Amino acid sequence: MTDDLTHAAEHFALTLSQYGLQRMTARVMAALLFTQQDTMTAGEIGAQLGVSSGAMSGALKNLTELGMIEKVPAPGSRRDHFRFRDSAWATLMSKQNTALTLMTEAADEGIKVAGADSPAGQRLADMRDFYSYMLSEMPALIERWRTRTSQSG
Amino acid sequence: MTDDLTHAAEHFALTLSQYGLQRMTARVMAALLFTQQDTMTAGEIGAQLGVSSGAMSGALKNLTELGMIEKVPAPGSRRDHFRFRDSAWATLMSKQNTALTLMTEAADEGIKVAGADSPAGQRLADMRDFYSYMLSEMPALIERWRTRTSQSG
DNA sequence: GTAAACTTTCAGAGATCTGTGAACACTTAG
DNA sequence: CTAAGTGTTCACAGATCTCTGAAAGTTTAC
Repeated sequence: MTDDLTHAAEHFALTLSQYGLQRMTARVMAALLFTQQDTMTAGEIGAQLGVSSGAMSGALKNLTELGMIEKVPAPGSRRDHFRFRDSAWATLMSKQNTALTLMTEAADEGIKVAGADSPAGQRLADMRDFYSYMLSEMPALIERWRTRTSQSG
Repeated sequence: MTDDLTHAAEHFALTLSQYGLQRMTARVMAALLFTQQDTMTAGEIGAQLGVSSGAMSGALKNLTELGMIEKVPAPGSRRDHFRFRDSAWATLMSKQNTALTLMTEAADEGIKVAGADSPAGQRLADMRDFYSYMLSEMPALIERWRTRTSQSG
């Protein structure tokens, strides 16, 4: 049972790492996502994955900055306890808006240099139009999900 | 002038490669995006970037599979001519739906193993709900953009 | 204050990824 | 069919990334 879960977690981590996430970050995230406990300590995760404390520290810092996990105060324990955040996935998706902004800015930059009437300028205008459209729609889309779940939950 | 454009292209490629795209793929894409010509041959791109034909072949294959660029028949030329596709960005965004599907499936898989009522099962259900929401909304969002631009363009 | 229990940092070994260059495969002209 | 011009594949060298392990830093208990 626990073995199956651990296996599913490692499989999921492998998939994620093929989509750009660092391997260790993906594995730690999967461990916290698939655990039957509410929280896990760095030591517990490290033992389960068989990796060093240094690797844990980096991955946990990463995930915390991404807003996927959080440190939970644990009275009577000297260890840091980590937990998957409630809105982790919506937060992660929102972070991708940063990429949309970068794309829009890069296109604008290019148009300035190429000239709006040139072939490159036209091409870059298409790009800018698409990304500014996405940038205007995505936040509302995510907001609608947040509203929906806060009502029913 | 051309130098500025080339510089903007390389800068853009560097940014993209920090967001998970392979470096060479990003550079070739940027070259085709920022060029003032309608099409470029593999040789032209290779010369401009100072890279080998082998690297070109791989990157062009990559971009073609992604749906970002296309081969253009060029009568009287033995070389392949490549061009940025009109709907490249919308296509690219649509491809990310594959990732959404994978996430949804991984969550379902986990719920089966963990049990829907368990802590892990609850956590995974949150994940599945979010990604199936995104999966149901994204295609419509992109379709709306396609419709909008085909009307005005 | 000191000691014990953890966590963080970081240099370097090892693993992984990427581009080159040459050999091979294709395609077209004649 | 042959030859020339291109495109593709692939082994390997070099570049890059990642994890370990140990030292330094931090926090808590007393």
